[in-house]
Amino acid sequence: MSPTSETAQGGRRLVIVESPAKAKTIKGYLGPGYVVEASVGHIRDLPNGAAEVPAKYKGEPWARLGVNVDADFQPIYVVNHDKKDQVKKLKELLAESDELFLATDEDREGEAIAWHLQEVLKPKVPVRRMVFHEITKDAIREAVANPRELNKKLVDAQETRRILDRLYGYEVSPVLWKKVMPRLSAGRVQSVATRLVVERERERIAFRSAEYWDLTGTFATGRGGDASDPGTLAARLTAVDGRRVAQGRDFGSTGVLKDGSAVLHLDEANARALAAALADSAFAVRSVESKPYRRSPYAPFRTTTLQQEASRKLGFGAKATMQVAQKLYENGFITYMRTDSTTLSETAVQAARAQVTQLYGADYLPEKPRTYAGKVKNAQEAHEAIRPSGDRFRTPAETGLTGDQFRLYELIWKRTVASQMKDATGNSVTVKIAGRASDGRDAEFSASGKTITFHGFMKAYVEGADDPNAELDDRERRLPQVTEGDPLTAEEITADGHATKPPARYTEASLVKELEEREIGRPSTYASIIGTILDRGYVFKKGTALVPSFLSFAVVNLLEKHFGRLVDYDFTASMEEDLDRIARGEAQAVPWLRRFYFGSADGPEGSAADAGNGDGDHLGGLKELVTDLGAIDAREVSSFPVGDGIVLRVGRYGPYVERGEKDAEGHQRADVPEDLAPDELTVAYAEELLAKPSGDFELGTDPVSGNPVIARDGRYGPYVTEVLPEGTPKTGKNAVKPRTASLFKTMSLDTVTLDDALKLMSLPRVVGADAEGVEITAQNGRYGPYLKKGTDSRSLETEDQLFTITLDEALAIYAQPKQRGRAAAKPPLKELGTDPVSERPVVVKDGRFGPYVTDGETNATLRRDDDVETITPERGYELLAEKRAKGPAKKTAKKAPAKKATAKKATAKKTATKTAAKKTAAKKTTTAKKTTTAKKTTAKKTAAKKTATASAAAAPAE
DNA sequence: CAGTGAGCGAGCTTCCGCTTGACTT
Repeated sequence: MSPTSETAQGGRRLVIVESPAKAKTIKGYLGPGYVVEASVGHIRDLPNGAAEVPAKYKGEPWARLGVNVDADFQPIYVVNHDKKDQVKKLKELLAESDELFLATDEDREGEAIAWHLQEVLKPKVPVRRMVFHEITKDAIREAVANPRELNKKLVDAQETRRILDRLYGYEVSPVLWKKVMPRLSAGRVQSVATRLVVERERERIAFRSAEYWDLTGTFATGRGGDASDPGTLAARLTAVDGRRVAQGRDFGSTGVLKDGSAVLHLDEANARALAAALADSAFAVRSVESKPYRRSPYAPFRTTTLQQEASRKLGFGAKATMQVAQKLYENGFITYMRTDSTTLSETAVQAARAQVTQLYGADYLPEKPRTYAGKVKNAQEAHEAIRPSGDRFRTPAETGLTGDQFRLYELIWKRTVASQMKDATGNSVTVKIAGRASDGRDAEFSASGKTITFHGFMKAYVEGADDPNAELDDRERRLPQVTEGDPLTAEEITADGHATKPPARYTEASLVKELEEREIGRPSTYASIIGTILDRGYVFKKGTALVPSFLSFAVVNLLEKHFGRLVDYDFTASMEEDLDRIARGEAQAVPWLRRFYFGSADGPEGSAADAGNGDGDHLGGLKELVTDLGAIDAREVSSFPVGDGIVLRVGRYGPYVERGEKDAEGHQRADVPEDLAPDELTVAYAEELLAKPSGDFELGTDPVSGNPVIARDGRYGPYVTEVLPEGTPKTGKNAVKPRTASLFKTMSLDTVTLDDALKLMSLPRVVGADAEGVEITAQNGRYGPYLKKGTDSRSLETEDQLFTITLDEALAIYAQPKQRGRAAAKPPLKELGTDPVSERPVVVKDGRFGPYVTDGETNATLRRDDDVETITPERGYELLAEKRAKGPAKKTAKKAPAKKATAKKATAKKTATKTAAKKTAAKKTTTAKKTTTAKKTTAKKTAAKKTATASAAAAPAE
């Protein structure tokens, strides 16, 4: 009975899949009576931030997490903003349907999407879960005919994974904001990825190169060379008097031989002496060893292997590869590109085999189809391998594709066809050559060759290599035909020096490969993981290499020391095991999460639920780790000794080197370029940096004083200053302070001129005196340009006025009553009527932190979604009500960690007592200051920092 | 990381996975 005939009697059925492209294909297989639509991925998720949290949960202590950690980790789900329209559409379609088929992918995430669909759509018609692993007419029809029930346990496993990731990310990231730098992030995947890159760099830093020498001999057989017999062979010295000559692999990372007694380490002098002693020696073939060579084709592509090969052969980054593949998928050229499976469907195998016969002949076709066992440990196998679509593969020429799409399709096509071809076979030969040196020593040389007698799959496809010096699989090396005892003459014997090399840095492709091997991340996220660690400034690219920043050293250092378990390389693998147990019903989600978050007094280790470091019996939960931060010494975590008393520190404004204590005699400090690779920071380089503080823009010499004038970026933004001659007293009663002045907002460090600087430094300008003879000056300050008369100061409107304002104008300003601050001087942006609670007029004002509503008593900043133009009075009252509700709750909730004395002096008495002197008090003042000066638009900073703020982004274009 | 002057409101950052357009350059 075909589905079509069923529907003739039934009614309309709605089938929901994940991808629109898939929906289109399936529609054709199911025919009329079936409506196929896509969910377009997940439709619901935990709220992203405060703005997305539903009103009724706002104010709850756990609202920022989106998970009620106090009530069995109950998650709050909201429909994703960009999925609202799609959900509406699905609801409408469901209203006209008699049956619902949830046909999302058959893996953990797919099952969860199906469940969320059911929760959101609330179907009143029968619901079926249907699954299929290949998109063919038969497979789809069979899936429709054999639906199953939703697997709630699998959904539980997904939800647990989601909650763990949220708790990890949203609890640990703020630790980094406090201890290292704002806006940083930590997460189960990105932090381990970053750690891998950092560890590799540490190995490179610790690496000590070893020098070793050997000999290369060119030996002639005496026969003439031709294509099949080269006549000469190049062989390397492998042993002297039976003792093997040391090669690179014999040395450890410290430059010392791993086993000094077993091998002979030749230095230059030894090697040259031996070469000389062999100059007139007679040589003969000592042995010839021939072994059959066999190589099997590579498995069809999955996401990671496609990314690796596209990188090696086409030079694509992971992201570019996925974008091109997406296009190919959408246009029906290839199967789904986010997969961890190397399995080909039966039709695909047949298509590949047909093409092998057609293009290469039956000789190249193995008797039986090849199958590839899943090499990926945690593969969910919801999809096929990546291959050309259809039951007959189009050759690249037939596709009509061009450019990158053509090249990627060709790669996929070749790999798929090759995967169904015969092994390549041939011979590998090792020839050993011996000679006696004039000093009596026996020298043995060795050469190896490879001949391929049957190319098999190599006709179609050979994999690339990461190392440009590595030989490709199909590379042949022919040796002359020799047999044991054949005499040879040495045409040339040269001594060659070599040095061992540090381990190579990761590339995008090799990092992704490493992550996959460690079961970290998923096919849909590999490319974006790289994007995340690049965006955060944890790594940067140097060519194709991923170089960790000093920032990432600080972050990884902190995580390793205080959250060791969370950045353990086995954490995810362990989590996956636990999740599998939950999916099988052998474990429960809530106790597992409880152990992860709240910890447990004892219990077996090894579960990902153990967030603590696992030292001793006590396993602290994540909450405990992020609550008491007193043990985390921010300074220590971001300090790295360079040597010679120099320390590298990662500060809020980037890395710098420092020698000595601040304010002490001989203290030195200098910025480190943001793109300096950590393994290039030597003591000598640090000295160089300290000798000449970087970041200075030399503008010229003040013609009056003769002092050099420089521009630099300071704590409060860009400024100009003069360099006083050596020996000028800086302290004491004869101290001379250099003239300094902040740049105007319209200026920037890379464009400011000497004239600008001199003009700026001429401030304050005496405008004149008032009737009583009190002097009025014009100057630039923290809050912008202003006039000063004794202790009475008035703001000016423009910076230009500093130079242009006349005495009369100044007196006119002073004639007016003093404004109570800038904010009060400004009229409200909007009036919103009377607040129903306080019964006071509500207005919108513009403040230091942007627009806010106030009733004169309570103030509330407008949220991201609010707009001054469109805000309604009701919204204004709501914001105020929220603020009132929230205010007191915060004041009593937390205990006072009493971090530093600065917390007291920095804030007004009112806040100091009322907000319980939170540890953020000290920080708050610095961030506030930073905000006012965040408008710095130096070329250096804007170029280096990816996280450009709105104000930084407003830098004048060049 | 310079060192000037007043008055005064914080809120947000962040995770991993599943999917595409909708945006601008």
